[in-house]
Amino acid sequence: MATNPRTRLGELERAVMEHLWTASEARPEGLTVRDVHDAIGVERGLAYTTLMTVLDRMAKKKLVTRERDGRAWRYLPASSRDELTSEALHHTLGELAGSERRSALLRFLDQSTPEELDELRAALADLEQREGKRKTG
Amino acid sequence: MATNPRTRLGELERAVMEHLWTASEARPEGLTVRDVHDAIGVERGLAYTTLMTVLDRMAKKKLVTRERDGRAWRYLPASSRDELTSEALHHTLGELAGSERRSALLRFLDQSTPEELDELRAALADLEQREGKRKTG
DNA sequence: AGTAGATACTACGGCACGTAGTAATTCCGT
DNA sequence: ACGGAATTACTACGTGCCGTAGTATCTACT
Repeated sequence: MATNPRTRLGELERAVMEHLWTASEARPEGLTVRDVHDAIGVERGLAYTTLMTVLDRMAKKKLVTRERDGRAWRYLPASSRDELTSEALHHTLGELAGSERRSALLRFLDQSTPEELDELRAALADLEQREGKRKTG
Repeated sequence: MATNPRTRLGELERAVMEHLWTASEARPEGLTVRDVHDAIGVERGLAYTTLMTVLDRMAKKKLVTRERDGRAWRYLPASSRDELTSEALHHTLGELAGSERRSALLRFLDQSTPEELDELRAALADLEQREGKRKTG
C-alpha cells in the first residue's frame, strides 16, 4: 500500500521497460505497441493485446509516457533506468531510521563484491569531483 | 515471480518485523502470537487470529523462525533489519548489468542527502578498515 | 470434566499482473 | 465512397499476495 508501485515491476513490465530503454535511444519518437510486441511479445507467444494492456497500465502508473501518432500511441519510458533504480534504492532505505540506515549500509557493503564496491567508490568520487567543481566555480 | 518475496513486505508484515526486531532484544526466547497481538494488533483493532495467520505466513516465507513452547509458538525474526535491507538493495541492483549499475549508483548518490552520503562514506570507511586489518593481521 | 487459551484450517475481498477476447474506430487503397 | 486491415478501448479471468477473520480442534490446568 505504501509500497511505491513504481519500484516494483513485474517480469513482463520490466522486459517492456528494458526494451523501451534500449530501443528508444534510436527512436526518440517512441515505440508503438506493435513495435514492442514484435520485439518482445512474439518470441514469448504473447497476444498483441497483452502488450497493449500492459503498456496501458504502465502509462497509468507513469512508468511510460505516450503520445498520439495518428490512431496509434507512441510509448517512451517516463524515467531512465537509473532514475527508477535510484528510486527503488531510496524507497528501500527510506523505510529505515537514520541510525538503522548506517548499519544496513554496512551490511550491504559487506555483502557486495569487490567490483560493486569499486563501482560505488567510483560513483562517489564522481560526485565529489562535481561537488568540488561546483564549489570552486 | 522472480521478485524475491522476502524483499517486499506488506505494511502489517513490516510492522510485525519491526516489533520482533525491537522486542526480541529483551526476549531472546521469542514472542508469542499473543505478545505480538497485544503489542501491535490491539491498537489496530485486529483479531488475534489475524496476527496468527500473518505470523504463520511469515514463518513459511522464512521471514521469521519459530519454536514450540508448550502449545504455543515463539517467534523470532529470521533476519536482522540490516540483512533484509541489504538483501533488498542487492535485489534492486541485481536487476542491472554491471555497466548500468555504475550510473544507477551515481544517480542514487546524486539524489541522496549529505547525511546519507556521510553515512555511506562512514560505512565504506568501516569496511575498508576491517579489510585493512584482515590484510595485516 | 470443563474451561480458557492456543493452534489449524479455511475463507473472502482487494489489488497487481499476466493474459487475452471482442467491439469500436479509423486509415488506406481502390 | 467502401471494404479491409490495423489499432485502440473496454472488459474479463486466473493467480498470487496480503489483510482480515471465523470456526473447529486440541490441550493444559483447575
